[in-house]
Amino acid sequence: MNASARREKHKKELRAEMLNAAREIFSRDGYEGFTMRKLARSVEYSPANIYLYFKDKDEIFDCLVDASFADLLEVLPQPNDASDEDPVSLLKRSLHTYVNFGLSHPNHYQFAFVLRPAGQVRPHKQRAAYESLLLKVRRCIEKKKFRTADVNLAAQALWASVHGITSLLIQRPVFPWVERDKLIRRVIDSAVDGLLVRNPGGTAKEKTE
Amino acid sequence: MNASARREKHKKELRAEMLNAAREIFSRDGYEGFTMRKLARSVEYSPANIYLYFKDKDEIFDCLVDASFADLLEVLPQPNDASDEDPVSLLKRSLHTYVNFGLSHPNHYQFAFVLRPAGQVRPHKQRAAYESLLLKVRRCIEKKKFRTADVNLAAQALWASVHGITSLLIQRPVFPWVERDKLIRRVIDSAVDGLLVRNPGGTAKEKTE
Amino acid sequence: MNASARREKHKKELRAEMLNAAREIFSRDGYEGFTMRKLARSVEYSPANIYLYFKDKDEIFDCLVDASFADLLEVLPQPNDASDEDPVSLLKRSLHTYVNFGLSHPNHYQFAFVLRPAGQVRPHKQRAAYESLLLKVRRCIEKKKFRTADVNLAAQALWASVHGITSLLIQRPVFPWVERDKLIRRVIDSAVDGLLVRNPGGTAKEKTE
Amino acid sequence: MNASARREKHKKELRAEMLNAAREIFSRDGYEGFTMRKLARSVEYSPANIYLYFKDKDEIFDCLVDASFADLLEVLPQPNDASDEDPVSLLKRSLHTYVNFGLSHPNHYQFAFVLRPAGQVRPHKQRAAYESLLLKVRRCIEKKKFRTADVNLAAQALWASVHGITSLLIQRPVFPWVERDKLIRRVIDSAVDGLLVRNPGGTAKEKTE
DNA sequence: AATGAATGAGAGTTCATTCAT
DNA sequence: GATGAATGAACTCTCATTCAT
Repeated sequence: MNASARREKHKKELRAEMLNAAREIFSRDGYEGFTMRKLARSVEYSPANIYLYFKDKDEIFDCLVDASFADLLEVLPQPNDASDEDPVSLLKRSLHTYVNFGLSHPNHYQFAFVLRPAGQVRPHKQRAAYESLLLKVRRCIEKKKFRTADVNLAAQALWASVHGITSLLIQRPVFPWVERDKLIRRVIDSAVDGLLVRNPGGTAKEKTE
Repeated sequence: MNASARREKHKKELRAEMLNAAREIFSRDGYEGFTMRKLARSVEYSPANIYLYFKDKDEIFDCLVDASFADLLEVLPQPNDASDEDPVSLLKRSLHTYVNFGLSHPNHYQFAFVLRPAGQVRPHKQRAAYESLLLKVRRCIEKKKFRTADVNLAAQALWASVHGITSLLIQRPVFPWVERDKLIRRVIDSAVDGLLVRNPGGTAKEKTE
Repeated sequence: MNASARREKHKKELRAEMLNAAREIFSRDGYEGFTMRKLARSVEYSPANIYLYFKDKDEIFDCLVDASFADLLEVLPQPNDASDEDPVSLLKRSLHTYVNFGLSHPNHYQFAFVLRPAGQVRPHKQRAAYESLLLKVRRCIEKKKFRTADVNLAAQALWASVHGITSLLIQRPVFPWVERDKLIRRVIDSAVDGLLVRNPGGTAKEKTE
Repeated sequence: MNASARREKHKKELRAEMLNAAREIFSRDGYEGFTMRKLARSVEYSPANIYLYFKDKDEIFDCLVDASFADLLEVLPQPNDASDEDPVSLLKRSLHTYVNFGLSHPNHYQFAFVLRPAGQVRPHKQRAAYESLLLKVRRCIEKKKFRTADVNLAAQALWASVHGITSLLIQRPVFPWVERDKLIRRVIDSAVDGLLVRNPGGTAKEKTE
C-alpha cells in the first residue's frame, strides 16, 4: 500500500535520524553523558517518543556498536578478492583502510573500540574484524614473507599500532601533529616491515620518507 | 608558626588522601561513576568537607590527570643520565618504561590519555612527556641512527605505537592476547627498527622472535 | 437495518470482551497495575481503539463495579421465590450465597467492596444488593423471629459479619485459616442466631460445631 | 551538647511529621497513589530531602505498617492484667477496643489490615495482635464459657466480625448507617454470644437492644 | 575545620490520552 | 472502525553543590 509504505519509510528514516543524532552525542559526551533527553532535544521529539523506536538507552548504544563494526567490516578489503595481489601489499592496504575508516568515521570508531569497553561488549562482530586481519596476516606467513610464524602475535602487534595512531588522532585533534598521511604511512610501514624477513633485496622501501 | 605549619601539613596530607581515594574510584567506576559522596564515604568525611579542598568534581579530575603525567615523567629515563648509552637502546628502554607505566598504573594512564578526551585536557604537563620523547629521538637522529630527520614524525609514530598497545591491553583485558611481554617487545621493536638506517650490518636483531 | 444491527451487536460483544479482559487485569494487578496498554495487548487492539468504547480508565473501572453488583444480585436468592421457606433459613442461605459469591469471584468482590473506596463509588447498584438483604431481614422480623424490630440494625450487623469473613479470606490468603466452610458457618450462625428471640425451645442448633 | 540535641530533636520531629503526612496520603490515595512528590509537597520540602530521612517509598510504607500495629497492640487490653475479670467480658471489651481503635485511627487501620496485603507484609507484628486475641479466647474456653474448644475457629470468627464492621464503617462513610455504637455492640454481642454455652441462666443479655 | 540539612536539576522511564489518517 | 505516532505530565531516585551553624 502506498500510504503504509510511506509510513514505513518515514519510520525507518526517523530511526536512522535518531541513531545518527545518538552517535553524535555518545561520541561527544561519552556513555553516561548521553541522555535520552538530549537525544530527544536533538531530534526535536518528545523523550517519550524515542521509546517507540528503541527499548531503552542500551538498545540505542548496542545498535550503534553493531552498526559501526558492520561499517568497518564492509570497508575492509575482503581477503578472498585481490587474488594475485602481493599479500604484504594487501595487508598494508587493509591497515590504511582501517585507519582511514577511523578518521573519517571517528564516532563509529569510538563505538567500536573506545567507548564503554568495560560493560561487556558483545564480542560478536568485533571478532569478525579481528578475524579479517588474521586472515591477511596468515597469507603473509604462508608466503614466507614474515619472520614470525605466530599469526596472533603479528596480528596483535599490527592492530596495536594502527589502533594507536587512529585513536590518538581522533582523541587529540588539537595536538600539533605532523602531516597526517605521512605519519600514518610511517606507523604502518614500520609495523609491517618490522615483521618481514630480512632478505638482501629487502621488501622495505628504502626511501627516506 | 608551628601550629599553622602543622595545620598546613595536615591539610596537604588530607588533600593527598582524598586524591588517592578519588583515583581509586575514578578508575574503578569511570568518570561518571565517580560521585562526591563515594569519595566522602571513602575518606570518612562529609561531602561538604571535600569542597574545602577542591572547587568541584572537575578540579579533582584535573589534579589526577596532572599527577599522572608527573608520575609518568618521573619514571621515564631522563635523557641527560646514562650519557654513554646507545641512544637507540635508551629510546627503546624509554618506550618500554612508558608501556610498563601504563600497565602498572592503568588508572593513571586512563586519566592521562583515554578518559574524557572531550573535556578540554589542559595540555600543560602532557607536553612535558612528549618533550622527553622528542629529546631521545633527537639523539638518535644526531647520531645518524635514523633514516628520517623529522624529529616530530619519528616521535609521533613511536608514540602512536606504544599508546596503541598500552591502551588496548588496558581497555580490553579479556581479549585473548598472546604473551604480553613478547607482544610489547614486538610492537616496540618494529616501531623503532622501522626508523633505523638500513646499514648492511643491521641493528635490527635477526632472531625470529 | 441488518448491517447496522450486526455492527451494533459486534460493538456490544467487543465491549464485553474488553470488560472481561479488564477485570482479569484489574484484579491480577490492582487498580494502578492496570494499564490501558495491557488491556489493549490483551484484546489485541490498539490502545487508541479502547477509547472508542470507553471514555477513560475510570469508566472501565466503574463498569466493572456495576457489573459485579449486578452479578451478585443475580445470584442472591430472590425474596419472592421460595415463599414458604423459613425466613431465618432463607436469610442464612442468602448470607452463605453472598460469601460464596465473594470467594468464587474475588475480583468482583474486590471491585464491589474493597478497591478504591476513596474514589466515590456510585452507590447505584450497591443499594439494590442491600435492599435485597433488607427484605429478607424484614421477613424474619415480621414473623417474630428476631428480638429487634430495627431492620437496618439487623441487616447492617449481618452485612458486617459476612463482609468481614469474605474480605479477610480474600485479602489474606496466606493466613493459617481453620477449615474454611466451618469458619464461614460459624460466623453466619453467630451473626444470625444472635438476633433470634430466645424462646425456650431455641432455634439455635446446639451441636458443638 | 545543646545544639546537637536540639538538632536531633528537630530531626525526629520532622521524621514524625513526614510519617504523619505520608499516612494521610497513603490512606487517601492508596499505595500507588502515594508519591514521594505528594509527600514532599505536603511537608513543604523538596522531594530530595525526603531521602535523607527514608531510604525509599517502601521504607516509609513499612514504617507506617509497623507503627500501626504497635499502636493497636498498645491499646488492646493486655491478657495478663484484669486478673479477676470475667473472661467473656474481657474479650468483649477487647473487641470493642479493636473496633474503636480502627474508627479513631482509620489510617492506621487501613495500613494494618487493608492496604497492600498482597505485597508480602512482614507478618511480625500482625501475628502479635492475633496472638493477643487467641489468649483471651483461650481463657474463655478454659473457663468452660464456650461451646467450642477450637481456639482458632473461635478467634477467627470473632476477628472476621469485628474486621467486617470496622472496615465497612471506615470505607463507606457515606452509607446510611444506623447509630454507630448500637451497631458495633450488636455485631460484637452476636459474635461472642454465638460461641457461648447455652446454660439455662444464659450469659447473653436479654434486653431487646 | 567540619558538617547536617537542604535543594534544583536532571536522569530513565511509563502512562493516559489525543489526533490525523 | 481502527490505528500509528506522538506527547505532556508524572513517576522514583541520584547528584553536585551550597550554606548556616
